[in-house]
Amino acid sequence: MRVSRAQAEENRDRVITVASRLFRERGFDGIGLKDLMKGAGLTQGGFYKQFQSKDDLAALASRRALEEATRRWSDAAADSDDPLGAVAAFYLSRDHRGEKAEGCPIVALGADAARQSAEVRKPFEDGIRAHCEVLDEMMGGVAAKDPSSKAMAILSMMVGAVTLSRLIADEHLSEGFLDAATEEVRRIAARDDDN
Amino acid sequence: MRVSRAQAEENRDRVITVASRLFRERGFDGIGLKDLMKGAGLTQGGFYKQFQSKDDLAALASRRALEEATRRWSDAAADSDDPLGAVAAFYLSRDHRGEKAEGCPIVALGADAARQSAEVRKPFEDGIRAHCEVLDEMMGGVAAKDPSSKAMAILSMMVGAVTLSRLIADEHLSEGFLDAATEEVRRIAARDDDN
DNA sequence: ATTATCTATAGATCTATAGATAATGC
DNA sequence: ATTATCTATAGATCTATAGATAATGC
Repeated sequence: MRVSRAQAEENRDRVITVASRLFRERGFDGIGLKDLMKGAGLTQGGFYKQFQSKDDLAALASRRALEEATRRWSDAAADSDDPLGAVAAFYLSRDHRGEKAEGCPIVALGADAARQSAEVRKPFEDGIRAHCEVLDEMMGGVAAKDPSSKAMAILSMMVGAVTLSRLIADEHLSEGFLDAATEEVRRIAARDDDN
Repeated sequence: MRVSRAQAEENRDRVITVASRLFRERGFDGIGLKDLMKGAGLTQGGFYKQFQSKDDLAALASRRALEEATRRWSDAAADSDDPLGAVAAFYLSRDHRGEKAEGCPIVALGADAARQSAEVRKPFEDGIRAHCEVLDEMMGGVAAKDPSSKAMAILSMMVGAVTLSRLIADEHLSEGFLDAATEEVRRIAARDDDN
């Protein structure tokens, strides 16, 4: 029954990764420890040897999801002549709208996370800052302590548009929100002013 | 124990109102039938004589919350020379950020609602359309079947900004999102073009 | 007689803990 | 000897139902 330390570490890591997907899919309250552990091929009993509490796992899984999401933005930007266009294209796509489990955790868990402990909210705050930094680098700003007003507006619109598009069954309207945001994001970024 | 029909109807109505507040505050999965009924001064046992299921109540409470939210927008717009400015001012305020239970249900329950049944999502879809209609009337558009691209972008940004501001503990950054959205909403509405 | 609400409960699930088991690591 | 994971369980909670109670409405 016992496994090697390396294997144990790998198991713990897999639980966090699985949790980051399952929480996004079903919400923090929508999945129990039994199913989270089962998703990683383990049983419920071992949980508390690896994690302090469900809240502890929620914080670790949130951090992982947000770091991965930030990396996706950086990667999309790095491979393109039009970095912001590339990020907007995948973020505001029908694929991303349909992909809760591996999509943006801010959209999948935003309302939920606002009700969680400070330990769970912190990774979201850090992730939001990191997303803004990627946006500001794209827009060629100088490194600043706080995100630019443009970056905050763009992130707000993108998060809002995907949130709304996921609530709407009418395909035409749902896509309308994604398209409207794509267009406005482009305009905001292109605008030549000082904020 | 039995009450008059008028009283029974009033009780049912109060359960829906209380639920619309408590679901926004704690999420659909964050509060049970016992506490929902207790919030209306009743006990759990009577629940199924008034509602088909918890999902049924969630749909009714969502509809009520979204209708009330739409009415708040209309009212704010009606009393002002600058209707959009008035709506943005209260929606993107610190008060609204702090007021989950009586604030916008799209922000409070957006991520949760996307996981619920079609019966619960429908009131959200209808409410989103209604919010856009209010925006389009403000911006002096002609009545159209679908919302304008501008209205969809503005609603997306407003919903996104409050969602993000609620996740952020740093007061300066949190307010930055509200202020950035206020400014961009004004710009989008003022822009003189054909969409 | 009907019925709105109550108390009580079934059966499932949830988080967390206790102690057994069997493999690792010294 | 230590320990990662297992089975088993405690105690709380969840949704939903059954049947009792007491007031309304005919």
